[in-house]
Amino acid sequence: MGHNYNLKGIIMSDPQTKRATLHDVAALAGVSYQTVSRVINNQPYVAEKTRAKVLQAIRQLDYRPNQAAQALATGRSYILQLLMFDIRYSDPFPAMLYWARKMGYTLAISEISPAASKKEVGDFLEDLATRMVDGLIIYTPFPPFSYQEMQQLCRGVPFVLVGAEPGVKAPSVVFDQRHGCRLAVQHLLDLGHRQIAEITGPLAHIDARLRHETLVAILQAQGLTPGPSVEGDFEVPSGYRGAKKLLENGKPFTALFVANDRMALGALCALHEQGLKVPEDVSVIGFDDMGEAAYFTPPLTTVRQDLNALAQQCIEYLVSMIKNPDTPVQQRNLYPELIVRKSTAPVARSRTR
Amino acid sequence: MGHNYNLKGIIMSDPQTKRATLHDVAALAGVSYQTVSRVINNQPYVAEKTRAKVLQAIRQLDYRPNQAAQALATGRSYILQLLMFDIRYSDPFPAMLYWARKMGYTLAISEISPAASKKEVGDFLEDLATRMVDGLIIYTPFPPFSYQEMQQLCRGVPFVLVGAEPGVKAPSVVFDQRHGCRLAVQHLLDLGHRQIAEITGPLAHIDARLRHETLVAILQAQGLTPGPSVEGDFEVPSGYRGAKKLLENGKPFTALFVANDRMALGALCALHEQGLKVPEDVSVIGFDDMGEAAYFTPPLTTVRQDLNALAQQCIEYLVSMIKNPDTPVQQRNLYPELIVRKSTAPVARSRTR
DNA sequence: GATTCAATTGTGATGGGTCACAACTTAACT
DNA sequence: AGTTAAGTTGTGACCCATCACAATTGAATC
Repeated sequence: MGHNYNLKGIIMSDPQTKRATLHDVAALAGVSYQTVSRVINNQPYVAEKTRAKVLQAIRQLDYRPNQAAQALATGRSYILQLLMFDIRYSDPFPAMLYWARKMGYTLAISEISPAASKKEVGDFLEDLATRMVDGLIIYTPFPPFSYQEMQQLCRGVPFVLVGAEPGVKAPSVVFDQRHGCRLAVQHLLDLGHRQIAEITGPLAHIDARLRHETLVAILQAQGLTPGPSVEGDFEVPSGYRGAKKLLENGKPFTALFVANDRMALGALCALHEQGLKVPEDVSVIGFDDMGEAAYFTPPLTTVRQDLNALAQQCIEYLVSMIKNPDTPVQQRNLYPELIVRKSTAPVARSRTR
Repeated sequence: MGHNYNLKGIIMSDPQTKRATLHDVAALAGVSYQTVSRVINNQPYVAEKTRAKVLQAIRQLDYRPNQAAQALATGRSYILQLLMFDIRYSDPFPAMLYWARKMGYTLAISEISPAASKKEVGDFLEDLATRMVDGLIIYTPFPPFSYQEMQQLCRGVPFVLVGAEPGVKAPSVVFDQRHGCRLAVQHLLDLGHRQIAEITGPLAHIDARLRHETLVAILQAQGLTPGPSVEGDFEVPSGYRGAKKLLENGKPFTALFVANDRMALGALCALHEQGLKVPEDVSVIGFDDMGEAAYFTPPLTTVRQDLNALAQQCIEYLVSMIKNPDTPVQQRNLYPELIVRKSTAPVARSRTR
């Protein structure tokens, strides 16, 4: 026959056989390639009879449009890029993936060192542009650049910031840290705690800083002196070390506010080691509500951030920007929620450490 | 001037300005586009002087090759796809990402339901082929297909299986589950435990099944009767429920073998709730050595699987298959390692539960 | 029956590169 | 000086789609 497209539908396993193209389909269906293009893109102005013929040919040849070619021709790739400045905070991966796929996009993920220079980040974003990435989700709790600069570096590729400064004039989705923090502190105050120690996250991290500042502000507004405080890095071991340091320090506290659940785990471990009981001797409260938190010893009282909602908001916002460049720039807020478990209890009157 | 490429190096912020192309660079450097192509691909046969001129022009125009166009022309995309049949086992993400990038590839991640029909998976893989994905990492502990079928579905796109059946004749990287399991059981036996209960993973999961079978086999070889056993699903709550069930069951045991750390956390929680002390009353051993395990209450004795090594092996193997199709098909084994912490102790002679 | 308009289909150019091959230099060798 | 080979550069076709526009068809309107 000269052509071999008719074999493909049958000899599927032959790795030599090249994929069918638009032209192969057109030839088989006896129409022009443009008509085939219309069919696969669901465009109007194709007669029902023709459409059927083409679909039949497509099925017969097991044809699938080449997405690289489509990307080249249209400038759209249907790829979203998730850019993280620190892979350790990888919690939202699965949810992002889910929502990206749901909206018809593939998610590519990459990390860049938080210490990267402005130029390095610029180069990186440049590379993305050449991949024809449709949109970016930038998870940047350590804001290296202003919105202006970001805008410039992204070269017109729509992006959404996650965990950005509250009030920033950029497309972003954030959890209201102050709100979450207020819930936590109020909970401790309600239980009668007046001496509240703290293990903060890395203070260069926006969320960590906000949590810390809010805690201090609330306590001061109540006329209380903030308890001893140490800085952690959001990882488990730093929570362990932090708690130990606080205990050695000697300053008394009846409650411990830990800036995330991971560190809270480390803190619980240190507390147990020192023979202290939670919550009898010390109340501990975390932040995030990671899946494991409900099974800590004791189950952790914490502030939940709904990562699924975060991912959904991000992807939906991003996709709407992709589809309509006039989508208004805004910051979308999500509100954390207090989850009371067993690691907090009323302050013991008999003894205050 | 008629052309506008010379503006780009200067007015970087103009989003209207289109990217420079090969031809723009060629025009500016006064050479043919082919020569520019040679330069960006580091091919030989370009005079030093010419190369310098071209590089200068590239810099001036801030030119970057369009990767979609490259993919179309070469059939290579420099994208690797990580395909998971269950996103919950998302632990190796970060390491995979790291190694993919290190080898010059972007990593795209997608999930497909473990319940997906053969046809659905086929369609999915078909789509990947149209994306010109260079290689696949298929994380498929529930093997839906034979190697033959996989091969066929992937249509010549190289792939590496993770967590496949041991001994399978397919490119794969696996942890030697039997070895890891032996370490764990031997450890318990050495401590004097003879009544070993078990919380398994989902038995449809290859690794879970292997761990279970190995445990049973070793105990029987020792002339011991395997203790009570319940099936979990690798998630924390199922460990909690599992441990409760074992306790209610009434059959005595001095040690508890849990098929992964997450479930072990749940089990610890249940044990504490019942007033049992670990390791005094019951020894608990996990599997995986997730980052948090060292800070459980008590710190968990477990079998470490080095996810970083896994990712490295996968990506390196995959890339070598991409670069050389004659790379021999093999199964690469990684060996888990026993990490002794505080959740296991010699069996208490005074009382056996 | 001539005109108009919408529906349908096809053509040529374009997106931004790569590949195979041809052509031209230049230096080295007989 | 004539031949050879290597180094260097350029040309045309191709990868596989889309887009803008032109051409054709058919039915409806006047």
